[in-house]
Amino acid sequence: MKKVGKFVSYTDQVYREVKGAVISQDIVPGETLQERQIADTLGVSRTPVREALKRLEFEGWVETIPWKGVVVKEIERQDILEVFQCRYANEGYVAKLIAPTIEDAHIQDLNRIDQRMREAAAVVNRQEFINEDRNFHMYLAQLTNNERLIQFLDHLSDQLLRLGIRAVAEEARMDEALEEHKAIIQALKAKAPETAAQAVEAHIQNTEKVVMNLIDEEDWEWA
Amino acid sequence: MKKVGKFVSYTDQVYREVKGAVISQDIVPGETLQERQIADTLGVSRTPVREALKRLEFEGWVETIPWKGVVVKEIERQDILEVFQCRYANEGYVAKLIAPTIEDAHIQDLNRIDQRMREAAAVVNRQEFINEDRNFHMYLAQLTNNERLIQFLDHLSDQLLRLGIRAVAEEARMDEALEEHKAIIQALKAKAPETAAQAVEAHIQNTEKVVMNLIDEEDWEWA
DNA sequence: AAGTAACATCTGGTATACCAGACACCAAAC
DNA sequence: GTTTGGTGTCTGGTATACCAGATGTTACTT
Repeated sequence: MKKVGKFVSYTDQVYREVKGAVISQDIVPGETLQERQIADTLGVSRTPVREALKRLEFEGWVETIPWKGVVVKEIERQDILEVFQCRYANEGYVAKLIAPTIEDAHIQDLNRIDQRMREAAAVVNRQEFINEDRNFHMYLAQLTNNERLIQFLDHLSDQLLRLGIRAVAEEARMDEALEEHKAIIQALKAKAPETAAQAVEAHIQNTEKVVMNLIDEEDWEWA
Repeated sequence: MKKVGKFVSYTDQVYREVKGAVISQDIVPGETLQERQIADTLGVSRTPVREALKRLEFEGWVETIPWKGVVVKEIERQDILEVFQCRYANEGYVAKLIAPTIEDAHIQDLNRIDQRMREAAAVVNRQEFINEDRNFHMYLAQLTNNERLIQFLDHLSDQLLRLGIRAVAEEARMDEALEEHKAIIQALKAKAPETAAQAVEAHIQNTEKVVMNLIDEEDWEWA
């Protein structure tokens, strides 16, 4: 968002602060936020707080309930399903789109990300694994040069962050995911659009299964 | 956006006003808007204007250039390509998703929209034709019950509105589009996911071709 | 005449004051 | 004890004042 030089507006700071708190579950769904309260806590006026909250509302993180306050939206089973549906539709297409024109340098970049993920898996660093996984998927998206697509997928990924490291709770899943990524890279290297798309779709579907199982097993009290 | 009863905030009014002006080309790309100027014109203070502009910026309609003002974003060839790519990926998936569980009532609704489009085509009412075309596509999207998908496609459609009625400048295209819609409806009625998806994808690809040809033929001076 | 420095005046960013709607609570009436 | 009505105090919505950065112009210096 608009910055001149090193200038970062209070609005952006508040935005990141609150969004981070929502993602990391510091603010629990159902909890109500108030402009004045946040403004006092962060030591700024209501204006930047107000703008940050508006943006968060637009992005679907919070919901304004008139005369009550801003409440963090619950994350429900349906939300996860929606996100995975969207990812399925778009990331498969991404693979189809970029396969024909992918370059060696891109494959090398992907392998580098893959390598870092393997290292993270080796020491069971789930957070790092997840971060690099996101990099992997977003790297593919960026190769389309389609800003709208990139932004959409980025936003979808953001929402999954609230699931935390649950998606790779089992170490075995990390190895599976790595194999699936390998298949994707190979299909891309072979410049095979359909194969690549199928590999991506399978990968996402598998991830979805793991996540949904976890949700259904846990006492999923966020919903 | 948040309304209590019949209350509509100034922010919303300004938002619709400006967005409408952009879509209908009353405000031409490159033109700079200023908070104070709009506020004076519409007789409200800067605050609601500011919030409306922020939202428009977030949605990609305008761009803030520091110390200059807010300028309406140009619509370029690349933008159209991006929108059609996104529609291709998502609407095909929509068809695949809804085909298995579509009900007779839905088919009837689609036929009703189709009927209205035929009437519009008969009297060469391009505006009406386009409106109903949008209804057709959004109706399909809504059957997925995937709010994120629906919102994304809605936003994409919005952006195409700036093309105006160019997409159906030739009457022949209207008939083609109607045939393609018919194919979609039939595939859905047969509950054939793959066929339906292909029909939708073909339809979008054809529309894209027509639009792109028009853009390349015209002296496309917006870009 | 050319260059430069000061300033007037744009911009958006922020802080603050005030308003009306909504609601909770308590007191008074029955 | 129950109901009802008024009031205090929440909320977000809006208007306004002020600030700092950026810029373009003007006036003065050389």
